[in-house]
Amino acid sequence: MSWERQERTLADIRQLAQYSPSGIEEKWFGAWEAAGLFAPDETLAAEPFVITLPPPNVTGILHMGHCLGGSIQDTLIRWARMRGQPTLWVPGTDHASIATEQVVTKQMAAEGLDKREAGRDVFLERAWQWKEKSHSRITEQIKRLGCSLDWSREAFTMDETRNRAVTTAFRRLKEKGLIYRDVYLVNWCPHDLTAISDDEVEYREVQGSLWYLRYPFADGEGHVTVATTRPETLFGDAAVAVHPQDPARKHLIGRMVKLPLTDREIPIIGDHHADPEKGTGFVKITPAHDPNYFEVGRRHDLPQIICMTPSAMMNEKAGPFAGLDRDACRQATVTALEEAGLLEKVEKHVHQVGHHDRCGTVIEPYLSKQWFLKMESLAEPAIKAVQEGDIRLFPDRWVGVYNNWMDNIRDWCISRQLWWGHRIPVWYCDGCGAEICAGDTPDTCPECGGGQLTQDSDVLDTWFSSWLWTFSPLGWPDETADLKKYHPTSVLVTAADIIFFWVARMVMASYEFLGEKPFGEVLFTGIVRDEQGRKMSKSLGNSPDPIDLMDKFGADALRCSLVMLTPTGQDIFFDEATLEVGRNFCNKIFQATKLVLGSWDEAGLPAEIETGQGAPRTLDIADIVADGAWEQAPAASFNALWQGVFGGELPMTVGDGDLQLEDRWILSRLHTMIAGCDNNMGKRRLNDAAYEVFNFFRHEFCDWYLEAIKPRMRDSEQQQTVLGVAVLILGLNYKLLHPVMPFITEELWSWLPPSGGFIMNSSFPQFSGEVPFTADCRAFEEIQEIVGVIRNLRNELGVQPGRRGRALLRVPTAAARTELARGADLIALLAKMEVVEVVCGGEDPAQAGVGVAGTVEIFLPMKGLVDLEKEKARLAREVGKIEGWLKGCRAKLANEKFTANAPEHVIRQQRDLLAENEAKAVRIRERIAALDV
RNA sequence: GGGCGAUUAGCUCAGCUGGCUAGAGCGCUCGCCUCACACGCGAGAGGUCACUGGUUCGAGUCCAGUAUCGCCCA
Repeated sequence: MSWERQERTLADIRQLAQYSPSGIEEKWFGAWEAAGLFAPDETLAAEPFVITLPPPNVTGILHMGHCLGGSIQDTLIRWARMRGQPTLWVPGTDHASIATEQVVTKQMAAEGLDKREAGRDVFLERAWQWKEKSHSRITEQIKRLGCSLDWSREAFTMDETRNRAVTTAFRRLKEKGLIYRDVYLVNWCPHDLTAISDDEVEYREVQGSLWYLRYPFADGEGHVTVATTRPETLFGDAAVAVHPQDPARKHLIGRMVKLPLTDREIPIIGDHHADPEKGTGFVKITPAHDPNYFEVGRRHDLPQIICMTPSAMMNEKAGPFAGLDRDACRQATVTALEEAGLLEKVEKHVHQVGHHDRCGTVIEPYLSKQWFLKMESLAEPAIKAVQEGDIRLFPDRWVGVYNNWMDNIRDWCISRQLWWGHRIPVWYCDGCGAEICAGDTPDTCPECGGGQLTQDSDVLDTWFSSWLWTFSPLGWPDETADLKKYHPTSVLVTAADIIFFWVARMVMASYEFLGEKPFGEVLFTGIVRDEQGRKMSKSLGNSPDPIDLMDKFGADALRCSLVMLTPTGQDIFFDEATLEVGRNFCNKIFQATKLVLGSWDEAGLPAEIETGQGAPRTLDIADIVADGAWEQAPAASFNALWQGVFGGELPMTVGDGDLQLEDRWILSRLHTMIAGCDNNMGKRRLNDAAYEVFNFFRHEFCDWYLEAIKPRMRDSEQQQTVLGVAVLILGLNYKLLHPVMPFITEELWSWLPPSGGFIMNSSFPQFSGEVPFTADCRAFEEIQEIVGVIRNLRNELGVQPGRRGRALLRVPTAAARTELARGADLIALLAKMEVVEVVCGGEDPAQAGVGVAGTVEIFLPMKGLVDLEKEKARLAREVGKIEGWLKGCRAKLANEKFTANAPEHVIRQQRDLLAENEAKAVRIRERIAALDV
């Protein structure tokens, strides 16, 4: 570790004007790594908490989506680690077949090399080189975010173990008869010359045309008219269909028509696919070029006429148009038909057209031989797991989407006509044609003994390796110790757009190969969009570089803003300005620390305190301080909590009477906040959990508590107690914030005199007991309200900030006077008054600004400064507002049905509010009357 | 065509099991460089919770429908 604590003193912190993350983040990441904190602590008995990182494309770069997912996963992982669980987060990357192949092909083209001419071996060599080169870039970027991944277990979808996993999975499924090879109509990308899965097809609305074509009868006069969006596929037509019950047209079934521009004749058939209401009621049937017509063709045993080449050029079936590409052929066909008088009309037509989501090419449904995986039996346990709650989805609305897909599952086309990927482990015997599925290249054909074997040239869909991703990174198919200990994993965090590609298939794979679930829960994050709501993408160039953002704002700020501002599972509109929230919060935490530790130093308290064995790994405050103990023995409770948090002895003496109202209030609020934070973490509402701490720290601890204790921090009698409380609260807040903001909390933790060891593997505060000091809480809230009224009065009346003056508080009883008198100095301090006097009864001061807080009447005597008329108007407005509310409240309470049906506490609350506001209204009216005199 | 989601302050969004006199951040207005912080502090303005019905003592919250936007599936 490069950093040594002795090199600095507490006074140094006061030299720093602002928090600056540069240097600090690298320092701590290195220190954690050197201390081996990323690996699971196998000495812990608790249940392991495991995540496998959704593997980013090894040749890609970090984008905002990775940052969001990474921040959420690391938050969960660090939270679990601090709760004392052995924690494993396995990193890895994905080979991304098509994306990488496209990039490498382009790179080669730039050098004048053609992929096919160079050949498979040369291409693969280039691809591996490129993979090696870009691998470190993406992994370095992930580290920069502070993710606590165990890099010693890093996996790659195409490394030796993962390769074996894929081959094993394929062979097992093949042996079970679930993998088959068939000629089928697949989504074909004429640009990349490969089949792609349904999920990779992106439907876009396209302005096209509907052409009405005349097909003359073969045996006489007349014609039928078919409407089509793709006239060029005419050369693949095998029939014309009408609906078998179509009264106007069914009599034509069985007749033949002449296919224009060719010498072929095709039959009119009856099939329910033809809709009498749509188009002309006649449909041309192209079994080899459309999935629907493929089905029709199968039903009627029609020939499958392929009229295009794999790159979507017309072939010899197109006669004179052979050699044209499909678009040129469309124009040529239409022109030729028009000339022949066979084009009836053309209509504008908007329709959905499938495009390849990677390259944007229009998909050509294409008849080819592919490998398929039967999915129906795999889906069964996957459906059950989610239905029975073994796997929970957050937010749970995705359950419906998941079930819908599973219920209508279709076989998965797993072959791709690419080179970069896992080559299908099937060989064909050149001698006897036998098909051999094997783990390694077989020497001879088991059927005929022949030695000439050729491997299938296709590779597997990338998802065929990533669907094994919860267990393949743990060493499957070997029965490793990791696999036994860490599978099933705990959580999967991913964006919902790959629920079918990946999540659903992972569930199926895990049940199929391991007989158990892959993870206990799935947390769907939103998708990061730009200010205009567009998905961030490389082609749009609308994605900021996260590294630039981290340079500018710090990794903590990025993480904090993303986690805090991301509603669970909702898409987020990313705007750089939101990162300022995180950066500003970092600085706020730093500034508060600077104030407290600066005072600690001035008070002459020790800069370092022995922590002994260090703090325990769990920190449930309810176990440390029993319910009611705070009130009975505040000093002992405080000591116990200090030891629970820091592990060492309290370096000062705090007596039972030393905790003042504001101390008791902040401790009370602290308990409430800790309970809320941990509760929200458990519910996977990370944003709410982060907000709890954020609000507490900023608005209660900084705005009220630190302001309230400033004089006591300089008072030699009291400074030790308040600094003890402040440091304790800082320490607890760092712990609570550590999962979200690991670097700054580790840094500031190291500054705290009593902290030993890393915060990263310390304990996470939990609290489930009875919140202490609730009565003090109410008393302090009363003070807050009075301070608020005075501040408001000062502002409304335009009192100069420097002008302190006197405030008079009038209460109804002597008891209340005694009670409030104790808070007078605090009120004076916080409301910036010279003196605050509490009286019971007496005359209204002449010429004063007046206000009311509960039963307390507040006067700011301001000779000559108050405009009586304006003041009266202001009070009248205020009383008007209250009256309006009172009316509604009285009506509610007068309603017998309300009092009969509403729960007791609601009625009581309404009654209390009514009494309170009635009294307030009375007092304000009295003040108005007093001003009239 | 089927399904899902969204619609709350100028903007981005919270609001979980109905009890709310509807919140936050940013932006805006006013006042402050108050010995931690201008990446700050204090005070404000700003909303018929998309619309129409219904259930209920009570609806931003539940139900039905309508509209607009977005996503997914076919």
